[in-house]
Amino acid sequence: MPAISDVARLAGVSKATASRALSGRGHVAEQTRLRVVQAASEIGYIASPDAASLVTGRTKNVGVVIPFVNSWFFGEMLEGIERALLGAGYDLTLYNLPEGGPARARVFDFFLARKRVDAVIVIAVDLTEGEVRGLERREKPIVCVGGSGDATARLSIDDRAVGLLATEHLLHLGHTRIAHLAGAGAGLQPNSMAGLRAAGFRDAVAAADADRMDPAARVAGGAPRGSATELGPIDAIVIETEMGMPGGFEAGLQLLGHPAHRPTAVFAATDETAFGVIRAAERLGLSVPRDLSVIGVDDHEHAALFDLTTIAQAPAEQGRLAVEVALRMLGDDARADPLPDSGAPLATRLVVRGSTARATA
Amino acid sequence: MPAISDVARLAGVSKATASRALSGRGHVAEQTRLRVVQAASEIGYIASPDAASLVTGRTKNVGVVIPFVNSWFFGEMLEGIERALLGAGYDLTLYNLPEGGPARARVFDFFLARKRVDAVIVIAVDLTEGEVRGLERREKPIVCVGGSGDATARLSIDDRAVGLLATEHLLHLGHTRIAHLAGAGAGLQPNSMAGLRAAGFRDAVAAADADRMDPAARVAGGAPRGSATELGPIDAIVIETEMGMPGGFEAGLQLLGHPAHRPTAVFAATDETAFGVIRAAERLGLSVPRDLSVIGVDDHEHAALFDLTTIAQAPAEQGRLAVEVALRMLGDDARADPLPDSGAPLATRLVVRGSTARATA
DNA sequence: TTGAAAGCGATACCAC
DNA sequence: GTGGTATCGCTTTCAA
Repeated sequence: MPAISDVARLAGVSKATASRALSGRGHVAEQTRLRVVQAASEIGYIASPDAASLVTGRTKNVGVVIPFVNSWFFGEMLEGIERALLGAGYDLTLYNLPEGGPARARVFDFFLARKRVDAVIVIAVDLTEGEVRGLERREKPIVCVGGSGDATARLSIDDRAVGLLATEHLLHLGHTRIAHLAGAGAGLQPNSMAGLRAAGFRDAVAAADADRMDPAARVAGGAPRGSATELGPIDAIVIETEMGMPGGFEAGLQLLGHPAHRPTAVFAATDETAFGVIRAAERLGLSVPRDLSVIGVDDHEHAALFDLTTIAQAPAEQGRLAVEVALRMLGDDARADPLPDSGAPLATRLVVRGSTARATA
Repeated sequence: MPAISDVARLAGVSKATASRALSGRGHVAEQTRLRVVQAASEIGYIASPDAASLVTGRTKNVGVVIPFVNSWFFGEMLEGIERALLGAGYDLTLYNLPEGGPARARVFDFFLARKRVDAVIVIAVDLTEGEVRGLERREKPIVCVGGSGDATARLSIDDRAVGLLATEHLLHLGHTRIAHLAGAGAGLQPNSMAGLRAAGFRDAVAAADADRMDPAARVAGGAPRGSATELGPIDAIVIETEMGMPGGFEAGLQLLGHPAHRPTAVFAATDETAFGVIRAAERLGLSVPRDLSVIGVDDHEHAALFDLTTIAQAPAEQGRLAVEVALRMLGDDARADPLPDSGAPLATRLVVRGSTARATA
């Protein structure tokens, strides 16, 4: 395996010059540069990243911590990250974090603590204070995407706004008996994705209730409301379930099983949940959107197939953005792009398809 | 950031001894070993993998080349690989290969050619001869999972047998009008996954045809058959489509749209394709399995939800196995396990659920 | 069993 | 511009 000294010898220059010529750092006469490059390709020289890292302290490698890979959303985001990293000449080292067991500690205390990655991108994982400190002590920039907790840089959509928007869409269509299929844990963790989307749902319902009241009373003190799942004039209910298709299916069967209390519209916390609901509705002989309107979140690759109205987010693009921020924190960014509005939530947009329709009188 | 010299000084030994004590290589008095370990943890010492790699030539890092991440199957396999690698103290560097453009060459000629990975696991990618040679020249073991082409080690299910088994299941249930939703390219690439499963389908149909003939004629020359899509007594048809849910849906609508030629059973090349078919059937008012039996391949996480009969394979387990083989090729395997039957196909099994039933007379 | 010293393969500082 | 040289942090002979 050829080393830089071989290149240097062949080109008739010193190692130092060869290094400069190949790395582009420092000035080298164009003529010698050509000779060196020529010599390098002649013997198939490729610099050893280890040796370079050792002296520069940079590895050109970014660690990515992610809870799952086997779902469309995370997979898509991972692809976005990978593409961006590869394009910038960086490697991506994957840490697929299992459920917080001893393996998690090992990842943070050993794998990420070593000098093998320049920065860490953390997807949908709530870092403990200790984990953050550990990385900061080693001066590794952290970019979080989704999740909560206070870390350095965080990219996130506004989940509360998403819940609000989705619910408003249903309300605007005239639905007054609506349900929200929230993610498991929405109640216990108000700041989780599930909790925030559910909060947005409740906000929208409360606002609608207020609109239905005497404007005077509205000014006086907002909408009176009952329990968290009974919000006055609008018949709203929140059901927690796993946010996958099976979760949506089961919750859907349960929710739609009794004709008496059946809602006319459902806001599912994710598209996959929505797919499950749609299947449940079909199974029960209900027609979407005639008997039931359904809206989800994500704009999953199969959303079009289910003709699902949804709040779109672009995971791959979010991944790309995370890389951009990370590289910028490393001061490695050659591009002159302005900073993305730091702290501003990531873009989402309502995509109206055929699964939502006006409430029938 | 503490270096090994700091540990050595604190423990009152030389760098050499400290290294031996911490790495476990070479003999060190138990007492001094304890002192060193103690000193190391005291100052939070973690060895620099770069420095170690530089001298040992080993990186404790494996590269994984994979075409997609955003699908359940590949994601699951990636998780299996990651878990196994992490457990063995290895890092996983991900190369999400895009569609064979210039990026592909860059991955093989630059990223993988450097001394950054000890071995490469290649998922469902057909390596060119040049790519294989390039890695071999650098003495990097290659383990392929799925895909075709001749590489060093290859783990793969027997796709032809899978096609055979799935089709036989339908035939045994008495179906005589059956269709195969093959993956795109099945016809053009007979050795691809799609091509092999389709071949298995044809084999099963041919065998069934033979059984329906006079035994004498059968000995004489096998089943006479028409075109590739018209296989005699058994009414069999092969349709190529994208192997996802949308592909299955579209093909399903087309296939099941005309009541006259409607098959009573479908063998879908993958579970996702099968999901699409099931939805198409439901959309057309057909009941599964009463009007249509459907069988898929994979045992996708949603297969149970669709009550889908399928040929199960275990991608995560396959990933784990790939790692085992790779580490063994690196001579790094501490376990005394016997070699897995080298070259033997990976396990698959028929999982019968409710989507397949006897053909109605 | 332990220590001294020679690299591994690059970069970067400092003269020239 | 270019060439020596120290250096990054570790492992590994070779002696003691």
